[in-house]
Amino acid sequence: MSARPDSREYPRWDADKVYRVLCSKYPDAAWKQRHFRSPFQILILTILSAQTTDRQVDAIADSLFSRYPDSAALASALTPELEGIIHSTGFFHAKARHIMGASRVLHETFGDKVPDDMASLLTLPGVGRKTANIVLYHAFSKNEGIAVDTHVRRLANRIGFSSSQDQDRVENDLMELFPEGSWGHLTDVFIAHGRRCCMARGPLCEQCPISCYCAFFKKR
DNA sequence: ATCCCGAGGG
DNA sequence: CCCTCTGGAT
Repeated sequence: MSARPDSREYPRWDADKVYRVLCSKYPDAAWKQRHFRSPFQILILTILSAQTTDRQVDAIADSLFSRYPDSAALASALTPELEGIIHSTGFFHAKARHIMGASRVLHETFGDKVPDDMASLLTLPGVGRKTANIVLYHAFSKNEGIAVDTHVRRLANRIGFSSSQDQDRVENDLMELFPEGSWGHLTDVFIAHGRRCCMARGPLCEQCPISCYCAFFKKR
């Protein structure tokens, strides 16, 4: 079955303790967008956030949603105009296709309502497991999985929770290690740590509260 | 130069 | 597993 070593014989790290330590370090880790965005807006902004900073996406959010307030409007958008609005977030050709396609499916198949289950979300163009997990948790408070972005993957790789580069495998490795009800919040906490401490370059290992468990730290 | 709260395709 | 797609921030 699992190639994961038995934690009683190989106590390399204590997953539960790592999670608790990070929770106390980042009590405000929740992604702010969920506090005032609708499911539709969370979906679109999450698609747009691929390989971009959230600041760059926030910067164009108001002009995007005042021009296209719902999925019906976005489904019939003119590509050049839409691309002009989202241009600064990068990958704008693909992103315009994705959010228009997703809006069209929402309009024609889901009655202009964002579905709240994984299988339906994955039928939307531009929505993979990462985006679906973000929407499920932040728009519907559902813990169906862990959203694996570059921060979560890097953190999981470094500490030794997963050795895979594949998002789905990293997610499965993490889901085996952490209790089901924690997955949504765990995503936010891991991302917070990846951004503020366990950065790609120049990680702040000296002030990292879980470096004692970290395979990457021991090797440097 | 290198990375960013990725998806789709090979 | 790999690659490509893009602009902006650092």
